[in-house]
Amino acid sequence: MATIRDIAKKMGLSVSTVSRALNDNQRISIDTRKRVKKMAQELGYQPNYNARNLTNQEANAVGVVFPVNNRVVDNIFYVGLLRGINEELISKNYVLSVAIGNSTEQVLENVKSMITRAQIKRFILLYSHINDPVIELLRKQPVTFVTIGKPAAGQKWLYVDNNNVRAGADGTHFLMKRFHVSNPIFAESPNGWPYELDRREGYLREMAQKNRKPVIFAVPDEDEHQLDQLIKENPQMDGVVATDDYTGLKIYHRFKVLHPDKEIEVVGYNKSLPNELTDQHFHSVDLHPKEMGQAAVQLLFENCTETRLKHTIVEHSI
Amino acid sequence: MATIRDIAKKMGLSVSTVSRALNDNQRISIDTRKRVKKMAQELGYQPNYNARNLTNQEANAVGVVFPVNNRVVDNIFYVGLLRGINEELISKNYVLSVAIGNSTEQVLENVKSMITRAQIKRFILLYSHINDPVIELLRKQPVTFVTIGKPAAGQKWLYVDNNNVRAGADGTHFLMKRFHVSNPIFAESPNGWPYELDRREGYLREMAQKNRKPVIFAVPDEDEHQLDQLIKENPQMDGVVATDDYTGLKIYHRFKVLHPDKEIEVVGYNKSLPNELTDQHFHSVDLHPKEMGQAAVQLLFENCTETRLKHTIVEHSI
DNA sequence: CTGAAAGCGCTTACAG
DNA sequence: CTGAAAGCGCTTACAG
Repeated sequence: MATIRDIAKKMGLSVSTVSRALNDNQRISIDTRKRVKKMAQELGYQPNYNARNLTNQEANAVGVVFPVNNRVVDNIFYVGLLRGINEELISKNYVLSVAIGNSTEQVLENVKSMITRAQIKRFILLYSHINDPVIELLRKQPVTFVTIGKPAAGQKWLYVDNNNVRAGADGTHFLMKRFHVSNPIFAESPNGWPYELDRREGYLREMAQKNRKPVIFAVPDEDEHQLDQLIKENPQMDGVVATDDYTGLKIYHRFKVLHPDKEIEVVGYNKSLPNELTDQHFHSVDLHPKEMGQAAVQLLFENCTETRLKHTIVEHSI
Repeated sequence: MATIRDIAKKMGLSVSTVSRALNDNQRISIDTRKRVKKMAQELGYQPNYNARNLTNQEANAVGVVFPVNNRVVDNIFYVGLLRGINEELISKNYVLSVAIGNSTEQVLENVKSMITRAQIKRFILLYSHINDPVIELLRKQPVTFVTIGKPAAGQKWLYVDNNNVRAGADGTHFLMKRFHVSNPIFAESPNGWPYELDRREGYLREMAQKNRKPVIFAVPDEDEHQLDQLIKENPQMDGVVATDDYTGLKIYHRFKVLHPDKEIEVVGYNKSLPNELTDQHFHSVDLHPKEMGQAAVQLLFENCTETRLKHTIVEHSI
């Protein structure tokens, strides 16, 4: 592999000049810069990241942290985020390092090692939980981090999120406007995730504005019977806004079994189902994970002042 | 951060001795090794990976390459693999670097940069396609790589895979033995993926052995009508072996709509569906992605002779 | 069993 | 506008 020393020798320049030229240092004449770069190209020069990182006392890597426990459904979202993150990192000549484990301790050790041994100074967390030990750690260290999902009330750090209230309202509006649904119900998990609360709020607002009576289904994980009961108790329902695609699909199927000849329109979130499992009555709000990943990287590299912590809201679409 | 120089000073030893002691070099007395390690602990010494990598001319990182295009269903599998890979890497003090992109060129550039700039010498590919440019590249470079999935006939390299023929047979056997299914059909996608062919072969063998007439469904992506037709033409079917969970679930639902009061047992592969979408008649063969990831790392670090390329078969379970 | 020294390939303060 | 030199924190061949 050619090094800057090789370029220097070949051109009768010093190593320092070559280094500066390649880094576009103003102090080197434009002409020299051009010539050096051309020669670098010719020799197939590739910078040695390890050497650079050693001198810089900082790795050209972003640590991407996965949550310890996640629902199967979320994995699709994570891979979308990875795509966006890496696309943005490539153009910055940065590398994507993953921290993933089966216990909090494991992930915590992983992240610590990234900070102290690998000298990584920038992190993206694919989640945003309250009282998360990784977040606690990162706040104390001289590093920058961005979470996917907003912090709990009272907490403050860089994050990327969707506008879930609006996503809830838009999903509801979509069913009413496009498919003339009159009585959409709102279905959520029993877990009360922050994004669910927001989407529910959006649904409630939209229903209030249209003078319709809202109905909330808390869909149990296992108990099919209870779900059937809910469906039977609400003969008026002709649409479903579900906090995620899985919940939506589940209701859709039970509804079809109970009312084989009634039509119903469903909208879920995340585009997490393959075509094989859906049809033209099933819709999904795209939260654009790739764009969220890209936004996270951009946020991570903006040198924001500590006083005004920023965030980015990524648009959704149906 | 404490360095080996700090340890050396503090103990009145040379830097070389400390370095050797920490690396458990035989030439250093056991006593000195112990004392050095203790001091390292006390000072909170953490090795600087960048320095080490620079001297070693090799990064302590494994490049994990995602396929460019993948089905939504596969993402779940990938995250499982990542979990296994990283678990194994942590114990080796190695780091997981991801290459993921939206075009072959992008991924190829990413991998090239990992080799030449980051000096990564070990790779795991989460796929095994024929004529893949990344694989072509890696074969020419002085690096080691392992693929998830066996290479096409005639090709040879390190890989981890399941025994899909047996997985096909086992799935079939499972339905017949445990649920007294008499006429399971086999459902596959129109794509003819290698693992599908293997699972089908396993199904066929099992059916032949039990003297039953096999039936193959090629399930179209979109055309629900055609699927209904297939179900109607086979009134004898009381079980489904599906090459993946999605295909299985799709048939399950259509069957339920067409025959609301008939029972049917389904087995798919990959455990890619959340509990919310399945019930006690739906089963799935676990291919143990985490174990596959671990096996891949182990293979990657075995210094196998070039003449006898190895592979690992990970057991499945139902 | 231990040490002095060179070197890995960069960046950058200092000097001119 | 350019260069000589120091230094980042390790490992290892060479010497004793």
